[in-house]
Amino acid sequence: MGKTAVALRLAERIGGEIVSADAFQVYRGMDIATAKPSPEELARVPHHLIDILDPGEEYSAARFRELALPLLEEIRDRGKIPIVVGGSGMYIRVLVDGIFSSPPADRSLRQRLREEEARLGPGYLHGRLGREDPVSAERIHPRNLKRIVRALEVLELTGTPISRLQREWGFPPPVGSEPPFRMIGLRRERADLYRRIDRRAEEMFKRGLLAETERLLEAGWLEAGPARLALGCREAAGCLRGEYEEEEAVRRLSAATRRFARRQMTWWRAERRIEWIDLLPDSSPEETAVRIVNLLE
RNA sequence: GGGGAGAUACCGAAGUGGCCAAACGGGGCAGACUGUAAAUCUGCUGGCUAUGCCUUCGGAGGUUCGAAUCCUCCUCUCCCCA
Repeated sequence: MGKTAVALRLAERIGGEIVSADAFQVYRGMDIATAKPSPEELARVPHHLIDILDPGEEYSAARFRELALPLLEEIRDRGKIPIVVGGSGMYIRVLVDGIFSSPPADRSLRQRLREEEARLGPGYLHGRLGREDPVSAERIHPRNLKRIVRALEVLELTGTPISRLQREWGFPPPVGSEPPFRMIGLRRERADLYRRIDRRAEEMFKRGLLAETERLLEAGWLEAGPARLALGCREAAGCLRGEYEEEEAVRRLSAATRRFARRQMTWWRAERRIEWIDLLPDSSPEETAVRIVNLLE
């Protein structure tokens, strides 16, 4: 979409600092795969929550909120305007609307639950959830193991059904009060967007995605860590393992990125608080930034 | 020139007389989303005046109550021999 460049111009114009709401730009050593701002860009305006973790460390929407909230305050105290930039719908939503407090992921518990499912047959865990937290079971599709496991995990760890915790938090929050923020969305025509995605996938490999991934691989970050899930890393890793050629990896990356972009659009379409800016193929980051400034006035 | 294999929906690929508008995968479209979210999951995907009808399985004929499936010819692709 071109968020990075636009955010940079916007920050320069209104005296802002950029807070990345990205689940993967937090990791060091994943520059190409996550399309991080370049060193020059990073130097032009203060950026936050980029390169703060090693690719094996846990990060999550809730953790993002914990880190971002105080940052936003600091930036305001400095007389600057925080500009939160990201594609992750859930991260933004959790930042803006909050999240019920609950224990973080418990790997071994999750693994145990998954083993039970494997042993006792598909549908077992959902059935159990149906008995212990019917409200959640109703909401979570029987095949969505990941979310079933999380619901059971919270239940075991807290003794309270996740659905109750969620309700008590009251998410989304009551309407009425004017939110202390504006939500701006950038939008492009599908064909334009897909062209850019295709080009970007190619670019990533040209810039050395394979070498970058190789380093992650050697450091052991791709075994089980979060980095393994990053677009670009996945495809590059498959290529390094010899599963397919680079050309195929580019194709896969494009397709995966298009799918990802669509999921994002689905998410944001439902977000009523967004003010949309439609971009043309030749819209420059400068003029887009100006349009946002005008919108904000 | 001779021999063999094949042509299926957007792509790949099953199907080899009725249960086939055609499995499955990819792609595409739409949706869900409360601590891995660049994740995970769901639905749809020939057309229509739609509990039915119409057009589709390289093309044209034919056999049959009935064909993507059998026969004939044609076109194209691939492989082997010359």
